[in-house]
Amino acid sequence: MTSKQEFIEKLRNSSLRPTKQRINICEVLFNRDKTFHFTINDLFNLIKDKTGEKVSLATVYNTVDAFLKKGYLKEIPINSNQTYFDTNVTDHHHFFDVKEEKLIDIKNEDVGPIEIQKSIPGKKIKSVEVLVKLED
Amino acid sequence: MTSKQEFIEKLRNSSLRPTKQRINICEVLFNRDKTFHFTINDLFNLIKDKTGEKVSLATVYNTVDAFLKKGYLKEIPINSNQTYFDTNVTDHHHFFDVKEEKLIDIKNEDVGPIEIQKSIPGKKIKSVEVLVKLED
DNA sequence: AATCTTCTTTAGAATAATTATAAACAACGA
DNA sequence: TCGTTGTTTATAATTATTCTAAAGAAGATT
Repeated sequence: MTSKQEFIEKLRNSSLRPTKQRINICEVLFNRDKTFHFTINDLFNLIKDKTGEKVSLATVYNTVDAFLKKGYLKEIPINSNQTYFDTNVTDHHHFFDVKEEKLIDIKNEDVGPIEIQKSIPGKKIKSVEVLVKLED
Repeated sequence: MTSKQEFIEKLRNSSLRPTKQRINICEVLFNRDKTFHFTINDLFNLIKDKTGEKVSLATVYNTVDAFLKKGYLKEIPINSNQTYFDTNVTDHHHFFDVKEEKLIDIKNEDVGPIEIQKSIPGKKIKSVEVLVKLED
């Protein structure tokens, strides 16, 4: 069980005051067993459903952005009309079921080490992400 | 030198009549030595510059979509406000220079084989793409 | 607790990419 | 050439995201 204190800590770490709205957002994002893949719209709707309180879209966008910058959320590189996020911020990869528009985590171990045998002068590698598209 | 005949063939294969506008689009897309990474907006502007003729945005979108479906172009999975495409339709991967918003090809050999040790019942793998984000 | 300052929320407007529409036009086959 | 069908285009519509500014809430100070 994730406690309200942890949410408040996460918020403070992200330079955000712990408000009712933001705690509701945390409740939906972080009070879970499994990793959570979502779009802003998913999140927006789930907040209403789970907490019974409405949080404005702008607040949802702002809070997600702050968590992203702080590293409490990850953006998933994928081409879609909407941006997908992930509560799993460890190194890992994804299946994307194109037909059902659904993401599935792939553990790092299930992909094995990826050695990039090419480098760009003056640049260093920030992340390596594998996207595996699925079809029927 | 890529010939107009090849463009016409590509268009016919994509169930598109070879019109002046579409041939201009092909000229910009396929008359090149190296791979070409672009957004619709890039392409739209280059057509004006290179051919001196304007093609409407709608036509650019429609033609790119048809080539995508036919496999003459690839969409690059990346999170950006705009969608990126690639004229290199062979299996390969990408660097993305986050700061400069620029894509660089990585040959398949420079990444090595990627073995996905996980499978989803009823689904098969359509593609495996690696995105390497670069920072300074 | 009262007050002040600063941050936050919110609805709605603004922006930007993409898709849809429907009228004028061009390619193709007879 | 003519008729059919596909195409182009400007513009409107849609959708995700960002911006704005006014009202409200949190935190610090007394």
